[in-house]
Amino acid sequence: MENIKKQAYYKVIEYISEEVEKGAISKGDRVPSERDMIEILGIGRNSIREALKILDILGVVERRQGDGTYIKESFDKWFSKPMSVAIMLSETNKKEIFEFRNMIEVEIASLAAERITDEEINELTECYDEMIKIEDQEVITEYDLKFHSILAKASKNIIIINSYNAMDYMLDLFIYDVRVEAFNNEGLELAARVHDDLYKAVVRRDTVAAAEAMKEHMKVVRKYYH
Amino acid sequence: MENIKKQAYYKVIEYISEEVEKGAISKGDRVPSERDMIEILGIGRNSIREALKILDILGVVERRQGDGTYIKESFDKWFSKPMSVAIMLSETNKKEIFEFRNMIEVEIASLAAERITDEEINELTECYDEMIKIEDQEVITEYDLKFHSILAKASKNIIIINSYNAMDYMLDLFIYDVRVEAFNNEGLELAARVHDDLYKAVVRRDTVAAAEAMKEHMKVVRKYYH
DNA sequence: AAAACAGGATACATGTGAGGTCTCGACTAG
DNA sequence: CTAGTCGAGACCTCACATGTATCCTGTTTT
Repeated sequence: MENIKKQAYYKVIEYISEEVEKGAISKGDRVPSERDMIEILGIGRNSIREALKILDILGVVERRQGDGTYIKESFDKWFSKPMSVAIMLSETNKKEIFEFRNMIEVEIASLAAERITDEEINELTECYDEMIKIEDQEVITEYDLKFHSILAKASKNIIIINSYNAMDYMLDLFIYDVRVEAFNNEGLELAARVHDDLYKAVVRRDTVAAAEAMKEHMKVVRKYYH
Repeated sequence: MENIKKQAYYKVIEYISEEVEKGAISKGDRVPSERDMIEILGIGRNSIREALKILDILGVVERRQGDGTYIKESFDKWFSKPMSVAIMLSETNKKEIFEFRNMIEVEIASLAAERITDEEINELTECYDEMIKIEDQEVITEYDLKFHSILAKASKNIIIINSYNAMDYMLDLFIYDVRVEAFNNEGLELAARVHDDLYKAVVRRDTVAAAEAMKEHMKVVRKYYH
């Protein structure tokens, strides 16, 4: 911990977090350009770029070539890119990802049932009602994703939300087709079958039933993570 | 996902992961110097440095000025630093961390009971036997940590191990004194009380009982995450 | 005389800075 | 609506600073 404070790039991280804390920069705002920061911080552009790259990877800022560097609006995708790098460098397999997903989703179901707001219930209901009517495989996959995403948000635990998003990102990177494959094999009514009990349990705020329903859901999709 | 593959630094990550996969570079080995990689990969040194900096932050490599860049021995602390940055930038509280810990630990108990090797059982037994004899609060905290760490390893799921380590890192950074406080209030026999059933269940490879025992354990320590 | 040690020169690694070209995107003048 | 301009990040090259390991050499020790 001591050593990193001496490094040049750390000045940039310090500078940005201070400005955010002071309120001088808010979410969505643009930070000074790399060339401006040379003047402000008195360090070379390489070091600035290294720091910004790290903040980019961590999901703190977003860099757009030809435009600028912006503070991210949402702080719920911290682990996604680090995790993708991690996955690349290890021998992680689908089974491990499924175990992780199973753990996260069951906890999310329970927490969501406890903490979901009326607004979120409406959102969930709308999503569910649409989903079970859809006949297009592409679209139903999106709604499936959205359904789970709403639940994740409803858990109100930022660490768990981050973990969920990271897991989702992994799926997208390496085995994004699990959902497609599942709908292919079992038909589109699969969506209703696996989400019905879950939806009802969450809406009536029954944490135990929600967790159980999610476990059942995971059992059904388990075979597609082989 | 598309965007990151285009970026120059990605080539370095790809290169290193390939070399590791081929066995050309192993854990503890030195990777080619930055200047050598210029030749090998045909990209500028800045981009190489950005990539290495990221791998450094993620805990994949270790860089030593004047010496070189080495692959880290252990690949199980990917999320620790990213997570610590995340925690600092958000309003994460102890309750959220506890919920996360609870989720991870229960899953670990179950998986560990299923997959623990004879060697790991010996390690766990040694740790447990020592722990319940210790009368020094400092030392017992270490053994407590070690006990949980062995279980985490025994889960054999690299994503979950990483999550566990990240959680542990958070505790160490921000609320490391939960264990100290618990032993202070409840005495050192707390260690035996909360780990006894857990230990026995894991040793006889009873996944359900192990998970239940861990839930009980978490109930006991819950009050120290307030 | 041979072995062991100390110290310095050196080669090479990362750390940092300066400045350039290229490409992309937003903005604006027409 | 469109073309041109401007400023941003992406990337590269070169130069120098700084830290570390290693080897060479001279000296000391056995």
